[in-house]
Amino acid sequence: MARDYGQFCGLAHALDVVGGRWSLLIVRDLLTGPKRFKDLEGGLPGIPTNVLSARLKELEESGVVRRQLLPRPAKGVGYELTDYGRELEEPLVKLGLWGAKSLGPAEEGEPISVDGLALALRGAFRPDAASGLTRTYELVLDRRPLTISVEDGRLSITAEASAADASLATTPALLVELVFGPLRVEDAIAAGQLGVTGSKTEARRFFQIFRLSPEPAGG
Amino acid sequence: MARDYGQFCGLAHALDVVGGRWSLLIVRDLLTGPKRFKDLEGGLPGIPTNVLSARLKELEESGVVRRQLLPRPAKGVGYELTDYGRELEEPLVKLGLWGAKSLGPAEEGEPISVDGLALALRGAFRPDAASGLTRTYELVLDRRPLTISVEDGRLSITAEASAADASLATTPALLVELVFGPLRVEDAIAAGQLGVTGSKTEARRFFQIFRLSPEPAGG
DNA sequence: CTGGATCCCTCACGATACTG
DNA sequence: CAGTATCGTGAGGGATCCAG
Repeated sequence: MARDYGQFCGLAHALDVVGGRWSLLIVRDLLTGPKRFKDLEGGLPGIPTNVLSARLKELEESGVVRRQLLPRPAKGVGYELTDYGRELEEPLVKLGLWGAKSLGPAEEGEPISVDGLALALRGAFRPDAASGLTRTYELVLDRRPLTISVEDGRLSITAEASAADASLATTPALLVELVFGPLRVEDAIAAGQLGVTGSKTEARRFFQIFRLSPEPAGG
Repeated sequence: MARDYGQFCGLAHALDVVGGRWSLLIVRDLLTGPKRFKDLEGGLPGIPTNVLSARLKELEESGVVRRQLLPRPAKGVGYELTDYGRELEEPLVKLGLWGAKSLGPAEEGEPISVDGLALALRGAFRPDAASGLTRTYELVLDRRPLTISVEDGRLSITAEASAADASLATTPALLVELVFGPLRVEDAIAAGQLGVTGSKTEARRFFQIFRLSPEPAGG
């Protein structure tokens, strides 16, 4: 998307920067922390490598993404958001919530993005239910760990393993049902679809903190 | 943008719906009320008519835009946002604020979108400065009127003339300076760049209500 | 094996002319 | 006024190839 809109407007300029195809999904995936080229490619089924490469270059030039050599023991190249890039979190959460309202059930074989779920969790986060609370949860989705830290109403989600107050293991599809659908924690545990390490009370609390609020009006 | 991202994610689906080129700018322009094909074309310099036509059709099919015959005396076709489309306001305001942070000064000859300014005003709105206040302002930018209603912390902006508590007439460029830049109301009035009908006190209050807040952290 | 670059093909988009 | 028709271009899709 080399061609820009050529009008003086914050939104138009935002779209000049991150309006290109795949750009915002790249940012979405980087919101959970630095990633390699290959990780990004894996999280964006269908993206051509040349497009991913071009997007990363554009985003780097516009100060959204920073390219860096990974420290030991990883070794290689990593991409991470700049502070400015991280400020896209709020717009993306809002836009994701908007899109989720007209998002039907997952189709057969349609991949469920783990980073998309991380974004959705940010949208489903209820600061009031978490106020005064400090907890770290580990959420393992298809072997991919997310560390979810809640600190008195503030939230951070990163794609890494960690020692946590409770660890929940399930599939993306099940998590969708638990957070956005009618499935109850007890039933999922009983059915062996949700593995809990740590107290079941903490597991229950997790799904109180992360639950889609009812709409203020319609939806 | 017929091809969709093919992954289960609210954000990805939002981009499937409104991620096509020009789509979000069309929505932006419709946030100030129904518009005709020609009005949209005028507010989006450079958009090909076939693309505008195609986008409107897509947006209509996905329930974002509604096409309707205009009532007398206008006669013709009009486009307006559905309730679902109007829910894009918050994401767009956030995204516009993000883009505005890296938006330099307007270039020579670069058109300043009036609907973009309306979006920016929503972003610059300070509910705390407007709490308990009920006012209607008319803002005339290059002969194009905006009606800005503040009702105890709630805001609505439409592209229409109205009887207001105060009427401000200036240019888009000057408004940018007044709301986002250092230009002071008195100086603009004194220089004859800002025409005020009604009390100057109300004019001053307007620019207290609409002013870009300092960043919470960095920026 | 990671981290891309290169190639070709297609189609979405841009520009313009034209019609109901 | 409100679009449709036509046509050229270049960004994006897909596969392969290359360097460290």
